[in-house]
Amino acid sequence: MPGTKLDDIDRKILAELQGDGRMTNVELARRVGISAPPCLRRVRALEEQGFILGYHADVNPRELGFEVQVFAMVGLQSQAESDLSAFEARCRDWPLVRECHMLNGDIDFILKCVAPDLRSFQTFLTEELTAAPNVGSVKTSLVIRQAKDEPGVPFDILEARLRREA
Amino acid sequence: MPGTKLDDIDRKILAELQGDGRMTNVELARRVGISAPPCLRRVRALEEQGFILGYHADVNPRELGFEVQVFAMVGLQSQAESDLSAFEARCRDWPLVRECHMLNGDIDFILKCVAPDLRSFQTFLTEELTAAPNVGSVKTSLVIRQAKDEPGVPFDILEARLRREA
DNA sequence: GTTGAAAAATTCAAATT
DNA sequence: AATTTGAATTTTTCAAC
Repeated sequence: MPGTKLDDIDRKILAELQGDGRMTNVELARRVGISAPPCLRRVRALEEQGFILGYHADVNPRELGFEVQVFAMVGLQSQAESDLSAFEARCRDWPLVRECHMLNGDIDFILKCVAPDLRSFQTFLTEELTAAPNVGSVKTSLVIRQAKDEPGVPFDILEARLRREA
Repeated sequence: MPGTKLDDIDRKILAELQGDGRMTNVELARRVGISAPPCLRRVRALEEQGFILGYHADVNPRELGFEVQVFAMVGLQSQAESDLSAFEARCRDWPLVRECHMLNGDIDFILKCVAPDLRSFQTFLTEELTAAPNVGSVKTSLVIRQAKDEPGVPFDILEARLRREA
């Protein structure tokens, strides 16, 4: 089940749906060059096999009143697995934390956060994040502007690699 | 046009589509409690007004052969606007760089990168990123694991704020 | 925002290669 | 084994209300 290999059409489907996740199945079928029924079956299979994890509308945080985006670099006091897991569970419970990645190197975690304004982020920072058990150091950096925000993976790189192998 | 305010139904639509961007309009209408035609009109309006920026399938990088995710913290030598823009333009051209955020504080940029393996990332790091004009310092951290990866914004926070204001 | 109707898309079962 | 065809169901989308 996990080792199921994808063919050219499957990869094209993934690339198209990564680019426009709300495209109709007939339009998708047209673009990948097959008829609608097998195209739909492939999409369902890609979902079931875990190649497609979900579909999401990309909303505009600023327009919705989330003016502030922050990256927080967090160091823990204990890196025992149970303590790492406990911190991750806390992150999942904090709505302002949208992403939590465990890293190697100096910092243990990087958190991508959003907040309505600086004041509410500061409240979260001092009363929740810094105050949480086992949290050693927290360094935060405000996002000034976003130069690039592409979803997922670069399919052109994937295709180039496959051509090289062939 | 930009100051158009959203009502409860609009926010519910955004929350639902953030959660499942491929939901049919009929199902969406049912969930937000109106009939399909006005629901579709609202979705189109939300798209045109920039509240919805796009729809994307969330693909599984590992399954697709992108085993490595890296955060790169980049410092530039010159922070003149033309130099910042030039670096951002380079990031947009690098397929492995999926996100590029300009930050305040010690680091100038944080880059989220994906790569098929460590070797190809190292090649990118040494031959492209570090070698690029005006790049002063680059610190990279591998993602060990992802504890949370939620798209967009926390709509429950938004609703709580609106209730407080009312 | 609702209702009603036409056009289009989804989805399944069989036939085809 | 996978794709196409054809057909029934559902959804989309546009009117007019």
